Amino acid sequence: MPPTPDPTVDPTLRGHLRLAVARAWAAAIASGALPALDPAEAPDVRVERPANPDHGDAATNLAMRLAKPYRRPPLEIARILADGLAAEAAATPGTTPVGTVDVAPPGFINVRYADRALADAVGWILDDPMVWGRVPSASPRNVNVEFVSANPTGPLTLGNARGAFVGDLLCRVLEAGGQRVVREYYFNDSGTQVWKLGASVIATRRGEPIPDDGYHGDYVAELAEALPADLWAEADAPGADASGIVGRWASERVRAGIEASLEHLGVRFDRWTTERSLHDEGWVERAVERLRVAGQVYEAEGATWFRSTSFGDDKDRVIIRSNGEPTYFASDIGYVTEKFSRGFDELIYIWGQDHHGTVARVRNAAEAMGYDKAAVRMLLVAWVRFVRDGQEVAMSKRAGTFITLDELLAEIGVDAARWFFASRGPSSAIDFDIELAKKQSNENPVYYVQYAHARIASILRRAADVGLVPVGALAPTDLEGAPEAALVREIVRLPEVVEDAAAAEEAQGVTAYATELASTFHAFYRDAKVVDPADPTRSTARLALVAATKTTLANALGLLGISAPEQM
RNA sequence: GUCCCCGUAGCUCAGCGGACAGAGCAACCGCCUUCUAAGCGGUAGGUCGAAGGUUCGAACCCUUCCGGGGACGCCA
Repeated sequence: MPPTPDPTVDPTLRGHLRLAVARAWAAAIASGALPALDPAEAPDVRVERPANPDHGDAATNLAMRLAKPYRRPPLEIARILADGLAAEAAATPGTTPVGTVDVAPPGFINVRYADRALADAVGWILDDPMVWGRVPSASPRNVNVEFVSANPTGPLTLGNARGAFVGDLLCRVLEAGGQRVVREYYFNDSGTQVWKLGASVIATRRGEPIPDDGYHGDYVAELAEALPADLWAEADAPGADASGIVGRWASERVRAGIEASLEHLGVRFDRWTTERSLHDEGWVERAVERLRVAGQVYEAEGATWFRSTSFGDDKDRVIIRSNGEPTYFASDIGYVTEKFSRGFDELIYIWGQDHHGTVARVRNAAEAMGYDKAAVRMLLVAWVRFVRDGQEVAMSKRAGTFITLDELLAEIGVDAARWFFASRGPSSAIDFDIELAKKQSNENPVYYVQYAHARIASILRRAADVGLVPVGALAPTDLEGAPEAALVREIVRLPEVVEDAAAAEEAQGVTAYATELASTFHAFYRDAKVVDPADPTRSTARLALVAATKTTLANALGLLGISAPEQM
């Protein structure tokens, strides 16, 4: 007898159905209805949601995939498997989500979930709302996600900001999918650019023109203004590295500002790592040594090279320049060893599209150092083009022409901004018109979803006023009405959506789902009166369903870092 | 020249091997003595850049081409 489905093992009905299908298949083999199959030829069992609800709640294409190895018509195989599913559902109804089963050409097996299974799922939500939408992983990994990593030479721009949205979303989705995640920010606080920032601040302070290759934004003037007297005295002394001293001070101040901006967005990093520390702590040296031991390093033309060509690169790469200065690539490989030394199973980098050229070489170096290349992955984020009135606006931190993250958040708010980026794929190029975004922020679908949540909160308040309380558990018969049937099928999907999002490492599915759930709820609201003192039995059952919907909406929004207001 | 990403409804974008291609906005028509109209219902709108191929089945996979963006440093 199959075990009763356990939501702490797998909260998805889809997963339970997959097991049921596998059992039906095994049973068919055991009974001789179907022959055993060489495991190499055996397809995996897949369950998906039909686009057309008339086809049921879930479908499997297993019969079609078995047609070839079995050399039998898919419909025939489907019939056998469907009979098995139906037989189990009749014999032990509590162990399978299957309600009714149909077979449809060319060989789909369509399943409609049992009300009992749906009611149980609502029970899980009511019992433990906090974990609803979190999916345990069969193999939890320690994942390091490095993102943003903008050097602290100016405020975060919208260009950098996309990485912040994408990276944080990825982390949230991975966490919901059962992975352990560390958010990491990498930056350089002692390089040429920081020196130039210092020079720009000094020039402003002295009332001199800023060098052409310096930084020109308004924030430079603010820094010059805020420069502490004692630091300025130190820097202004004869023989002092004025730009270095002021630059380090300015960059730390800028970095703190970036941290505050990210905090405002709801992104908090677990760790900030400087490029300098990788050198100071010997990680770069050790990485180079590792490569040397592996025989992948050589000296030529006064420089030290990584034999990148042995890994398919079109040319070897310099690690230490002929002037003795390590390249940026040197820091990259040092960082890889440093990260792995902290016990991560996987390193994910969120990089701008423009870094794609460096992807292969860092991964190659990781492989050369003896790490699993597959555990080092870069997710490239497409550029955001900024347009105003249809014309592209060039953004330059040095020229001081940019829109900052703070400005965006001030204009359209965190929720609308998060939704905007969450609903778009990281690799899709975005044309962003700030004026349009401002105008459209009122029509942002996020409010549609939040409104559904607020509406439910209002219903629950109203119910409490008249003394109606949601029931603690639903009976299958509570779901027989058409509005209930539609709504429950939608709310029960959250863990599946999360599972898919975690697998795809993208959050768009969650925004699409939240919209659909909100839409289904709004229809429910139209068709089903919830608070009705004249019919307390039906009322309290509907209240439970609606409360479960509220939890589901809140958790979906929470996964996106978006608030779920009690009223609007 | 090599490599990467993108090309789906008027606009912004989902869908990325399944059963009639979706949403939001924009357009048009209707719905508030009723739990929040930031809502609901309906109409209209697409040869999924093009052509071949693989598959029982392709917007989705492969090839080529066209169009847009980006990368190819002893830059960071």
